[in-house]
Amino acid sequence: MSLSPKALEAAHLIDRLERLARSGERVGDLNPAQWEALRYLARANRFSRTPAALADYLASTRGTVSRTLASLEEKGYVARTASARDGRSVEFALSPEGERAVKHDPLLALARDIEAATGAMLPEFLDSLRQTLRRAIARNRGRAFGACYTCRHFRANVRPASRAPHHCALLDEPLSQADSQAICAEQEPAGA
Amino acid sequence: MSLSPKALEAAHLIDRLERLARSGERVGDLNPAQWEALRYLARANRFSRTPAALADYLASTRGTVSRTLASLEEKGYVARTASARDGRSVEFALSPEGERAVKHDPLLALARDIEAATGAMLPEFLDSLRQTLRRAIARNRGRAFGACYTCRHFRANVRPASRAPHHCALLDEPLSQADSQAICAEQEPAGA
DNA sequence: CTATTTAATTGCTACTGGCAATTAAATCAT
DNA sequence: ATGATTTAATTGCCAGTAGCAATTAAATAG
Repeated sequence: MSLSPKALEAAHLIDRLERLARSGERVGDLNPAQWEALRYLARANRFSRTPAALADYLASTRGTVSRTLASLEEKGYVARTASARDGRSVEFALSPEGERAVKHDPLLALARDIEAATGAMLPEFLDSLRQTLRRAIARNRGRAFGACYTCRHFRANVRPASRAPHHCALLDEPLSQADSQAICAEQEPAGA
Repeated sequence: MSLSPKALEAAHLIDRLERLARSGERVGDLNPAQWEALRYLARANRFSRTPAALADYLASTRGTVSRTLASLEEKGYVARTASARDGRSVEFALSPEGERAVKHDPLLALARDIEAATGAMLPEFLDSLRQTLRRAIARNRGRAFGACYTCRHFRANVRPASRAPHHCALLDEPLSQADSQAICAEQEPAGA
């Protein structure tokens, strides 16, 4: 065993930072769960904006997520469309109002604190967080939800000079530059 | 403005790490809020184990915290005593069962992930978190809840060779070595 | 082409968290 | 001193949430 006290303190600090951020999330008409869903939809590619993927991402249940999304839809932050690929599935996208809301995400305040506090250490700090999350996800047998272009199914520049130059070998779908930067429910780290 | 994308990603990762940790907190018969309260009581000194201090720490309300503590009490994890210093106030302490529970705190899994992921970078990682939290707290006008010995009211070794060698200049109370390591609701960073 | 799996939703229920009102004790002001 | 104000804690009330199980519908497997 022998756990370092510093590691334990770091865990406590993360817990507390998140709680502070959360307390700032009651400002608008969205609750923390709704903010997290909105954030996810803003960053996820078009294959990943489904209730099932969101439930995985949030380590929650589909029933709960279904209600969270219904609430966001009712408030006008997201719009629902039936999936073209799968008749059982629905896809969500941010409405203009949703786009506007994420620009005022309370989490931005935490990001600014991080930037100011870490200064030149930011890259190392970020890397430590990434490595930690990787382990935490592996421990929970969860999915990574990493950026598309870091995936082992990503094929770069298969169609140069096209609007969608990249390609996903798993879904067999063309990918735009924006797609490749978004997070994906199917992402599996390259070289793993 | 111009917020670094890395800072934003770091904020997202913290959010996600905490959520993963939280999902592990449904194992026993305690919910996340109850875990946080138990954790706090395990680390707070005897001046700080009150509902009001806990409400400040959690950035929550006294009504909510009152119920959380009642629930912990009912389940046998904490014991309540009337305050000797203030007739309106009550103090909580972990029961033996509570002590046993914190030894299996789900947050320990996150701490182990942090330790394994950061390796030699742990001190720098911890420092970045501390600095970030300091700013986040200042922004929220909250209290620091730092370790007693880092406080400007802390007087070290006023009574050497005593069981309580240190002293708090604010509360005018003797402090044991264990007291000085605990977190305190009144803590104000030295040299601030 | 039937059986199974998967996606999503919804009824139900227990619980949570916030607000406001209440009680009681401490502190403040004259 | 004593009346007014502040502070600590609790509780009734209520809206909202999360989890579970059941249901519907579509996709996939045998």
